[in-house]
Amino acid sequence: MKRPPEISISRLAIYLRFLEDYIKEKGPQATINSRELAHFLDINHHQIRKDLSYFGKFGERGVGYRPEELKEKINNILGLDRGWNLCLCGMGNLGLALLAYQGFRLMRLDIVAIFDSDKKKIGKVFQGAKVYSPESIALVAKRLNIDIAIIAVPQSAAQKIADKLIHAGIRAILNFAPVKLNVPRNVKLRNVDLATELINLSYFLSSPK
Amino acid sequence: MKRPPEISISRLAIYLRFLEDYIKEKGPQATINSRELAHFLDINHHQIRKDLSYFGKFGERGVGYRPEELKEKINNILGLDRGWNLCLCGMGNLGLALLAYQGFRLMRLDIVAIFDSDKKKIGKVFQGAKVYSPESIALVAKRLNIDIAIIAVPQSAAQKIADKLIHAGIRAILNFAPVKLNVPRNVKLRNVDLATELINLSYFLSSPK
DNA sequence: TGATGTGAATTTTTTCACAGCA
DNA sequence: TGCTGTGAAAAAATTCACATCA
Repeated sequence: MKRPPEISISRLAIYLRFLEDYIKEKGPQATINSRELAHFLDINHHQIRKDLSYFGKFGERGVGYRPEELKEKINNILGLDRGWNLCLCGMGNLGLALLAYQGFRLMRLDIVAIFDSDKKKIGKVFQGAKVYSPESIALVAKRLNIDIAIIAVPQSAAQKIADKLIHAGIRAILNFAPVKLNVPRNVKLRNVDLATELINLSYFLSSPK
Repeated sequence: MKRPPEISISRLAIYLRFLEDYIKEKGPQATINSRELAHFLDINHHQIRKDLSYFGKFGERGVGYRPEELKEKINNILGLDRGWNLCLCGMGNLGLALLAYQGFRLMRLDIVAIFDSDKKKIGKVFQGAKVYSPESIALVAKRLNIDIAIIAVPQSAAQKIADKLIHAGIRAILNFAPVKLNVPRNVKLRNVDLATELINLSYFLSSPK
């Protein structure tokens, strides 16, 4: 069994979300097969089975998958059965949007601390998370067992914050700042780049069909 | 010359951003070659040349690229030399964050209208964009020549808004709602899924190294 | 029979190697 | 000589075809 490509992981997350909705609608008894799942998600059905096959056997031949069981299995594969502690760096509008998004809580992704350099915000509590000065990242990260950091600060501050996070021992970072961050090999960095997404659309609209 | 893969377009956007910073720092005279560019961006240098080669010849053998010229060319390829009119659907915190992000303006991506069903917001103006009722999408989209729509509404409202946008003739959509939208083939849809990104990190942290 | 799971085939993307030009 | 641009090779991802099993 080969190592799954990273994009398979993203698709597992998609399957998981679908299964949750599906169970809510149809109950946990109904079975679902890869063709139906593929149809709903507009994905090739071979791909779904291939993605799952990297991790084991979850279906029943001639029948399909039991959604509740498959959901649990994917949850486990993705590491969502245990919870993770997150910190949010930068509490502007984007930070507020992330804090407000309840979907994270459901997956046991808890924002437990906020770092912001604005003195007026430090000490306040938003959605159950207290705001600390960026200087205290190392201290707070250790005390609160922070696993994952979200960078939502302006571009000019992003690398400095990243360095602090890495120094504090955080090994997974989601970066929203539009800049290429330098991180060591053992730190996992994912970037969400809103401008790049829009530029893709711009290209689509202007390129000849 | 073959069709470029979609991911090349995303990388062009990255090159563009880097060139802008580079020109600011070094001035438009200094040349840059693919190896340096690759080094800064942590990308293979063959890939950079290959990405560019899909669109033509932009460098000088033995020398490299003139950043100002390359920037203009990429701008043109990506369709950013003409501007685009955007609308924002849903004005919560995420919407506010998008409105506040000045990077879009620099690329001539202008949010010219906002659609929100909250009656208290309708009629108000944020960052130069007026808030309209979702019912008036068709009308406003035509009047303001809207090219691209951003969906930042709750999951439950996303498909309905998408249908309205498509009906209004909009052919490019950036979707932030955590749901798979159904759109016709001729509409370009890109999704930004924050939960999926975090789940990738969760997988990384929990998978054996 | 019907749907999974998977090795093989195909397609796509990345990387390489070098011809070609300043 | 030095670096681009590109066909070819290699690697990776997707799709296919089918053996397998309930």
